[in-house]
Amino acid sequence: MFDVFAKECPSRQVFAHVTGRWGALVMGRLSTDPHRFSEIRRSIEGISDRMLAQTLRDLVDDGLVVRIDSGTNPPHTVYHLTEQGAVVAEAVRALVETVQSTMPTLPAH
Amino acid sequence: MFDVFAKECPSRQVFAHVTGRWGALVMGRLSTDPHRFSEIRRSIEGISDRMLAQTLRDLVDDGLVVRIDSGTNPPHTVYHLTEQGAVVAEAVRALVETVQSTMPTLPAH
DNA sequence: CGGCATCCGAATGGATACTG
DNA sequence: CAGTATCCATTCGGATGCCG
Repeated sequence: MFDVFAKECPSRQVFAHVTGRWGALVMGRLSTDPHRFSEIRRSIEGISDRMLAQTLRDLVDDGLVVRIDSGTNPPHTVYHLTEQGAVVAEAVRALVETVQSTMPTLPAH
Repeated sequence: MFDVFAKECPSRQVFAHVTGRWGALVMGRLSTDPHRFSEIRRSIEGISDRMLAQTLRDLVDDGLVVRIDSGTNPPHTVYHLTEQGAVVAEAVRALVETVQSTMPTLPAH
């Protein structure tokens, strides 16, 4: 079956996108609600246009996120999770909360 | 409180290590059992000595992993999770399984 | 507003050789 | 065995400018 520890397994790429530097944060953000490009950009401190666009494209290609472009001018594009994306995002959100709640007991940085 | 979406929050660094390209796989591997350096290296296809050493050092510094060096020759070093690391690793393991079980319903790559 | 194209420095990361 | 050191290629990713 699928094994993220295997180099050529397709799940490895999806896992890499989901756990990537920005992927996890984007999934975590979308886990609660659909959001516009600029909303996501503002809510994730430090991400650039370029990286957000690239990250979203990867997730759309993976089938975890849907891009809805109204086609109007000015543009109005909304991103939301697919059914499968919602399941994955829920696991990401759990990880986010676990890390955050574990922080107080970790040695200071 | 701690917020992984905030740029300067310490939790952001820990989250980055845990969700990094190799960090997530290392945590996932250690989630079941303690392992030696070479065992981890073999079990994660594609990782190099250099990246494994660096990844483990980050996780040790974060307080999620403990390094036990027997000091003998030949060396015998075992890595295992701290109490907090076990909690985080469990969330990582859940994410790994979620991604793997979701794969069959995703568009092919 | 939501991108894409280009440039370019910084960081990532593999290969190899070496050590206790 | 468990790393470290060095070198080098690839990728990351910010800045800027442009477009509909």
